[in-house]
Parts: sequence; C-alpha cells; structure tokens
Amino acid sequence: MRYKYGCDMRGMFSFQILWLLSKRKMSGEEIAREIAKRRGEKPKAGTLYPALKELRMANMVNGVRSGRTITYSLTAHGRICLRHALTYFCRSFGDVFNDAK
Amino acid sequence: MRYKYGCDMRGMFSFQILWLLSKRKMSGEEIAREIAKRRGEKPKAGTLYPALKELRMANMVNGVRSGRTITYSLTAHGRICLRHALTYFCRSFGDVFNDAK
DNA sequence: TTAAATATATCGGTTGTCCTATATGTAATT
DNA sequence: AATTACATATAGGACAACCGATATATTTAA
Repeated sequence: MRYKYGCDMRGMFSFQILWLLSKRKMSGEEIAREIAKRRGEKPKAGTLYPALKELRMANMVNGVRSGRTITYSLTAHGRICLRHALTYFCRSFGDVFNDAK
Repeated sequence: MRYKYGCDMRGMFSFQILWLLSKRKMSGEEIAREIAKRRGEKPKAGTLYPALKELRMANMVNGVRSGRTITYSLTAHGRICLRHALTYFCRSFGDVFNDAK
C-alpha cells in the first residue's frame, strides 16, 4: 500500500482496518464485524485476508497467533501511516461530512 | 459506477465529483481545481475525463458544451445516487471523522 | 473419532482509481 | 495563417478493492 498524500483514494479498505486497529487489537473476524457494523456488509475472506497480508508485509500491522485466531495490532510505523492518512482523509472529505449533518 | 451500498469503497473519486456537482455546475477544469483544494493534487486528465465519461454513460451527469469548455451538472438520477452514497459514506466513516477532531 | 463450526488463507477474475503520454478540437495571440 | 494556450479525450498499464470458490488448520460437538 502506498498512502501517497496526493490524489489517491484506493486505500480506503486498508485505511479503515488501520483505524479500527488503532482503537484496539482485533482478530480478523472482529475486524470484519466492525466493518460490517459501518458498511452494512461483512467483507469476504477473499477481501479481508489479502488486505491484512499487505499490511503485514508493509510492516504496518503485526499478528500474534493463539489457537485458531490471530490478534492483529498496529506497529509504530502503522500508527504513523494512519496519522498521515487521517489528515489526508479529513482534508479531502471534511466538507462532505459537515454538509451531510 | 455501481454504488452498491455494501462493502465497496472503489467509487470515491466519482463520489467526490458528484458531491461537487451537487453544489454547482462546473467544467472539468473547475472540478479538478476543487479536488486539488481538498486532496492537495490536481487529478490528471487521464483520471478525470474517463471518470466523467463513466458518470455520463451512467446517466448521473450531463454536459453542455460552450466553446471549448463543457459544463457538467447532476441529473435527477445522479442526485439520487449521491444521496445514497452520502448515507453509506457517513455511516461507514462518520466515527473516523468525529474521532479526528 | 468423525463431523461441524471457526478462523485464516489463496486463486482467478472484474472493476475503479490512478498514472504517463499522446491526441484532438477550440480560442486567443502573434 | 501560424503559434500558443486551453479544455477535453483516449490508450495502455499498474495497483487496490471487490467477488466466488476453494483449501487448510484448529477447536468444539456429536
């Protein structure tokens, strides 16, 4: 993933994962449920796990296995990327939100 | 463009175009400048015009040429799609935005 | 101990967001 | 008339968000 701070909104799914993990450690299933609460549908396994793999390979997220579940959490680098992405996100879409309520 | 109301955030660029056009009619260049104000970078012609073409083919936007500029505006159908997309967007990312400020 | 449920993972394919580079048509300038 | 600038457009390619289908562990239940 890139998170250029320019004109690129291809990272929304990974962005949301990073944001959720900034709140608390979660398993893949928990992440899927949190996204479902917001988007209305659970991301499929074929969407979620490749994204988590990308985030791990980019050293933004790490995972600790215990039994059959893996608990994912942000790395220091992930926290920095999230902060930049948040700034970009709010600057890009802040007025859309303010407008909507 | 699809605007399924499920788990799909691939339509952010088109979404932002629709939202901008809901404020006022604009040419392609004006749309690009408005996006630049928010995202920090002007979308390139190879990004913008294919997206506008898609929106026209989906009957969400129409364009009226006058000289060398085309003035784009929302169709009734575009307005309906935007309203649905706004609902989805706010439900998906409302807490991210509230959190950030 | 087999069966079912849970959690993670990969594969192949489609679509949309991006790019650089190039092309076309229109208006203003020289 | 030729040049420059502006606005729109297309071609070809990369990558990320999606899907359905399938596979592999691990735990729990029958």
